[in-house]
Amino acid sequence: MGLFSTVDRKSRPFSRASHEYAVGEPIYHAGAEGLAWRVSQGVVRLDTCSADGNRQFASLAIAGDILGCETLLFGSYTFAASALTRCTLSPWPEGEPPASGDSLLLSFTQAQRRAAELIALRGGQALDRVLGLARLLADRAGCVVLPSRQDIADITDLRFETISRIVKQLERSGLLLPTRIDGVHATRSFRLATIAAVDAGLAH
Amino acid sequence: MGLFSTVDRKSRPFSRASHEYAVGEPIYHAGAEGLAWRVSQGVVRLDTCSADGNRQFASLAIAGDILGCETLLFGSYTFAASALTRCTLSPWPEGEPPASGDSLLLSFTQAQRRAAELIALRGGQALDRVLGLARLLADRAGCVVLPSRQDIADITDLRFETISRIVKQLERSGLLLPTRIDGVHATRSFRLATIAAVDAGLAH
DNA sequence: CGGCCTCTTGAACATTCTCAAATTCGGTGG
DNA sequence: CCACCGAATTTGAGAATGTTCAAGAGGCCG
Repeated sequence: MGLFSTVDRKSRPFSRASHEYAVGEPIYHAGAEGLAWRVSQGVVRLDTCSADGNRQFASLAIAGDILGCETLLFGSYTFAASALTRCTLSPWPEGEPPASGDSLLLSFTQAQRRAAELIALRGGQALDRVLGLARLLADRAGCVVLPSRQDIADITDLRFETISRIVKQLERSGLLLPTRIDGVHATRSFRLATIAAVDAGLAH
Repeated sequence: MGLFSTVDRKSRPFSRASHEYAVGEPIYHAGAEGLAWRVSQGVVRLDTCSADGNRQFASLAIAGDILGCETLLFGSYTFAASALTRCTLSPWPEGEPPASGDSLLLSFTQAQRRAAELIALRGGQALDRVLGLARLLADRAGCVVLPSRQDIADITDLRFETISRIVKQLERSGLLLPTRIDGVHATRSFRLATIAAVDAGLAH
């Protein structure tokens, strides 16, 4: 599923420098040892790994979210992490021991809100789920690099064929404008139109 | 939707004693001020409240989980909380300021796992979702007090009619054994049979 | 250019939803 | 104790949404 760079990854999770991961690249496995991280850019997918090796989507971490902080308590990761888009992680907590528990508390409340958003992405009509995910991943300008159709399907609990149909439908309706972004797959980079812009387009 | 006791609830959230809530009773509203709590017994439902007053299921807190800890940072609750079953809450953190951030970190990782479980409850076949929720809520002996059909529907993103059909189907297949528990609705208290027990019953 | 993977599209099918109507449950008041 | 009421639950039949299986198109890399 993933692209592997030729760099030796094994030494990576123990360095204090920030790291970059390519699309689809595994970041760590469940049960492995390593640091906790903060997502600086991009989107990370977390999976629960059952005994028989099956992976099931568990959570999403986007810029600002904390990743794998359970290692600070248990010494190993609970979930498996992989890069849904190109992303960079930096070790957490930053610098010396945090002045207070407030930093942790802030991350906690942030994670709670993120979890509620993910719950919402698995409810309602298929179109709303995909649109919801696109909005969640869009930057302030509305630019989005979507994960693969299969990854979107795993997140929203739909099939990749359904995702494909709906992304195309959003394109045709003008809500998703195909926008070539740097070296990203043409089928995955978009700009989100505002509802107002779409209505104006239809009125024309 | 809820049953209200005659006790004045307004003074409650500011007392340091633990509190009990009846089925369906509101615990706090989004934006209100109050303490953080730990769930001692029962199940609490959290909802996001949109501007137009619509409530949408956001999360679940069961025995051991922390509730409303965002008040420690922001001074008010992010979500609305209500009791899905009879439940008791005790103020958190317990006693004096915690010795270390480890207590908070533990709650954090626990919340992460809970969130992953909730995500799983919104994927796959309807029957598996309902069964998954029943297993999540069951005690060690397999005794479960289910929330209302409508609440189960909100949690699993199904319709209450579907939930009703599936609970009946689980009853008929012998996976859910109607078991009268104290004063609980007869349609909501069950004992979960093990797969082995069900197979033995069918073989008979 | 060829191979491989992802994405797209179609048609039949399955599951779940919707709407409507009974029925049961629990509590209330006589 | 019994009749009654409102809320929750059950059940049915048809409709809608999403799935499945299959085939083809497109893009990326060596």
